[in-house]
Amino acid sequence: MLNRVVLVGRLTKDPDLRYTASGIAVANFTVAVNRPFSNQQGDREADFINCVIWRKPAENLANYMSKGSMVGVDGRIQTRSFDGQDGKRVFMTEVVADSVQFLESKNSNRQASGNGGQGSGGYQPQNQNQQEAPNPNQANNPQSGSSNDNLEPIDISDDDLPF
Amino acid sequence: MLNRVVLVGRLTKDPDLRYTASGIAVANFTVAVNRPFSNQQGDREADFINCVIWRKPAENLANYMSKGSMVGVDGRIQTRSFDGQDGKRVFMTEVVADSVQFLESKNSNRQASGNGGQGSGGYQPQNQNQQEAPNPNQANNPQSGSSNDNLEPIDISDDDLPF
Amino acid sequence: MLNRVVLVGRLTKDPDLRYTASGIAVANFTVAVNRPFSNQQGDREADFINCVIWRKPAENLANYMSKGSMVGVDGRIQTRSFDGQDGKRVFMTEVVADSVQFLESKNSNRQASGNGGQGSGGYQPQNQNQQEAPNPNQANNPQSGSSNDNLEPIDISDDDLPF
Amino acid sequence: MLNRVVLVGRLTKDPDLRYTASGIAVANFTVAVNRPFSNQQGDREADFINCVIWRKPAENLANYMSKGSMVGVDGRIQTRSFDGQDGKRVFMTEVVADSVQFLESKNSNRQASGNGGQGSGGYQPQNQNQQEAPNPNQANNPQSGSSNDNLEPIDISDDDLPF
DNA sequence: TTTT
DNA sequence: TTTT
Repeated sequence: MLNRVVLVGRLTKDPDLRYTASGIAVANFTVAVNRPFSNQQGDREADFINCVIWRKPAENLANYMSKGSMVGVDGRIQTRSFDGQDGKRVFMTEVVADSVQFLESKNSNRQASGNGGQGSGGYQPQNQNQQEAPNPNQANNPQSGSSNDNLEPIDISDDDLPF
Repeated sequence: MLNRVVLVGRLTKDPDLRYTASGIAVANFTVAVNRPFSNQQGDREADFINCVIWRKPAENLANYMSKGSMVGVDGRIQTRSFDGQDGKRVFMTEVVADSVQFLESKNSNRQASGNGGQGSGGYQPQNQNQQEAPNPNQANNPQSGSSNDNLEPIDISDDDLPF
Repeated sequence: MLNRVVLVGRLTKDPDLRYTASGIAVANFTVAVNRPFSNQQGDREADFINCVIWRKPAENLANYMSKGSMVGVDGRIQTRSFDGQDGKRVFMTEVVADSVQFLESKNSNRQASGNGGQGSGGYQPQNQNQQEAPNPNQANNPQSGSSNDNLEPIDISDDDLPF
Repeated sequence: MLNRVVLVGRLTKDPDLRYTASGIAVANFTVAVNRPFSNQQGDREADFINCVIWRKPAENLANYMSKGSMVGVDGRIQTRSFDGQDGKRVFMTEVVADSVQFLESKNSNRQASGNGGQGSGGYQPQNQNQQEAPNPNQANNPQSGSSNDNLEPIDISDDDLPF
């Protein structure tokens, strides 16, 4: 038995971060992955894949990524069913992410403004903003994106960030 | 953009082979993949993942595999939506398989009957039964399983079998 | 950054289980994966992929699988280099397995002997032999294979088996 | 039998494009993938994974990506051996890529210079530079990178680009 | 109900 | 022989 999924695509909207009654963070998000071929009408379609991630990486996702962000997802397919509001059984399929990789912030290139001397080849770890530890009880931090505009990809696996 | 899925699990029922109006074969099947952990009640759950495969491999799947067969699937996640019979939009997620690998026939071990001298180490290609070319217009060949009882796995990628 | 590998193939020899100075189990093994196509001479080649697995799953692998066993591997590619015995730097690439799935014992079908009434459709968990807890200080248990002849696959992920 | 690899990482140097005697393009490249954890010394290591890609995508890779570019790779592991110059057999493992996805050009952000009105939300297909059809007999086009600075990722699967 |  |  083996169940492995890898995706690279863009968030269709900001991640939806919530907490269970017992205080565990869980974020739902949808990744749009453009198909590598065109349909008969000649245009490119996309698949919109529902994903969920738990605990620390869920908070990191909500704090650092937003609608349009390009992400890499490593996880597995999960199916479950529940009773819909109309009394009918609803079946759903989603990807449970083990880790999400930040490949490009929504606004990279857009906000870049002549920072000439910067690309001097030196490598600057981009974790200074990890100082301002995100409040786990606060859902989405709207201005967080602006503090790391894809200078370096961030891996938000569970053990990765120091908060 | 990247979208890759690999599954190993068992068919929950016989593959459902059909043909489009233009004569293209398409098979739908569901793979049950046991989760590698137990839930709070201490029992193992499974994910039931809908899959679809096209053309030659679809026919091969229907001819060689059946309910309970263990398969490997290599493909991608696809989402689509259509109008349900109750007028509501139905969203569905399925795996489009590029190839399906036959890992174990439903009845392996069950039908095996003391073929003692056989395991002599020699490797015998198990494709002799590909001679009896399956009829593509015939859906499921119930006794097909008995002609290849998992002595060697069969790969049913598109270019693989000579029919 | 993403690095994911999934393999299904056969062990080319018995797993090589060792222990580090600090007592951590590590098993090396090679998986032969037949290519899904033929070369110009018309014959099927295989890739021989070196793998390594650590801790409990390493012991499980050594205890339950042997030359010829079909396995599923989920892991990542790792490269490293060291000084060869001739003083030259040796570069090597191997797969570090997170989990290995037992898909078929070496001798399934071979040893099966008329257990006619068995295939009654019922699902019997095949973990009774996990009682006889393998001795971690003992490397390869040659007769272990005979106690589980692929009636059901065994997943040997870390948290999976109760020993 | 299943053999699937997915990588996201950076090119350690410009792709090395060559042509076989029969005129088939083949590019070799190495992808550095940072490990998602630190070693005992507390620093992050990387795996340097040798890859090869054939035909059109090989030319696209050489024309659009260079040292430092972030790429996504979908492929399989291949092993082969040959006689080294010292007469000893050399074994090598590499990833044969089916497709490579351009996730970030080497110089994105660096060269971005206040193009204020541009990020106006409109989607501009970034294939205008595909007009200047690359010469297949010319290896690396050093200034090609500057014509597509990661405004949009480019997929360089075989059937993807119109040249 | 979708991203770019 | 390595990227950022």
